[in-house]
Amino acid sequence: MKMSTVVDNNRSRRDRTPSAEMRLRVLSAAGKAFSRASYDAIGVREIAALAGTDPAIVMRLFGSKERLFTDLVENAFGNEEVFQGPLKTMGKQLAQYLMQPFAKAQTTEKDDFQLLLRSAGSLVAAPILSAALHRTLIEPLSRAIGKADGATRAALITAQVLGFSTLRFALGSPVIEAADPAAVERVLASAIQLCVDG
Amino acid sequence: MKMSTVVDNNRSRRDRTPSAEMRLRVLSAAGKAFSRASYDAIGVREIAALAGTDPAIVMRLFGSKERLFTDLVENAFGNEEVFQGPLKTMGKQLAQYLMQPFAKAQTTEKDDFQLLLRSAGSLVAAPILSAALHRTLIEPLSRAIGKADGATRAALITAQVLGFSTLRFALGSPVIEAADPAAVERVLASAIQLCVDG
DNA sequence: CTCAGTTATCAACGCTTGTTGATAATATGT
DNA sequence: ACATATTATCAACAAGCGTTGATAACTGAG
Repeated sequence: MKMSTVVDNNRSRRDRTPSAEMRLRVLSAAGKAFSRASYDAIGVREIAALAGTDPAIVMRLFGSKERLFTDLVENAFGNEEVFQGPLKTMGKQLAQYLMQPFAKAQTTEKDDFQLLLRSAGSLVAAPILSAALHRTLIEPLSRAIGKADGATRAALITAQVLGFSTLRFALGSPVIEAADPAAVERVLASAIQLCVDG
Repeated sequence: MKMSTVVDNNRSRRDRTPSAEMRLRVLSAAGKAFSRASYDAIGVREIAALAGTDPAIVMRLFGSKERLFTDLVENAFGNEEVFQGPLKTMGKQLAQYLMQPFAKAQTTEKDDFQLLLRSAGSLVAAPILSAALHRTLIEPLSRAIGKADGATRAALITAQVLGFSTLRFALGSPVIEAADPAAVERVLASAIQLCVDG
């Protein structure tokens, strides 16, 4: 099937991986890149270089930069395990997640929330992100909460996570970094929990 | 001093306003533009056209796009009157501000929070925004709260406003728009108020 | 071995970006 | 009225963008 035969011929010595594996490599590279800068600031060349391939390959695989971004985001926010836990402790769990060590959050391969906040201001990326966010996160969370105003609560919880992530990871707030982590976590947890059942 | 003498000569019939007035025109245009799209997506030509002038004028006046953005943001967040009121009703006041009619919020000349969230994901704009935000909003608010953890609380309040603005105005959340405004305002107000004195 | 069918490479396209220097137009001082 | 300083206009730069087509390299079947 894909027998990686590394033949050292006269000029082309790259590891020519077949399209299926390359697709994953490009998606991974794009996820990493878009988690660190906005849709408008990341170029196709940059993604291709990060995946160790050619810009044209990216175009062949996804058709356009916008469709690559769409494919990347399509199933992004569904599998964040912090939203799957019991509702009673969701505030605490999210607060812990948001106050994880700064360095760890910055070196992650791909962080869905950082991806979201980095491109939320882009006119091209915003509608794509909004659709995916509502379909894979807000609506399921809304059903989990169940109440009549479950959708509103789900949206407000998302807004809290989004706002805090932006302030901490995009704006690099010195106030957050200087503060007592336990104190931040406590206020944050109760503010979020209030949106779940307040 | 500036006697706007509109002379209709053979080719140049523009109203040549002196530099001081033009500076304000460009700053206003930039404020409007950056409130609707990210730093990376707005060009100097676009700002110049909105101000009814030449891109070169913008460069002469501010030196670079980055310095124009810095000058624009420098004293941005200080005069938001929603943060000046009494602490007891701050949650309610901010919730009302955030739930103002969608159309009104979108046609505003310059909205400081929209400007903030639109470019928070940009690598160039983020440090500039962060410095201005902390100096003109978070620190004064922290002093107003006064407690030992006032800075943390001020940051968390800002994060709430930022997150909700992003979800509503940048991502255009259909959930927020479909919800009962009074219900959203109520939960939002109490969640913010909890950060003030929780 | 040869032929077809994939897949990767490379150069280039047209366009936009931030920025600059030369030039034209105006206002000011004598 | 003339010289001078200040201001606006325009064309162009180099660099970067998303995107594409021609071409080379490799794989498998006959």
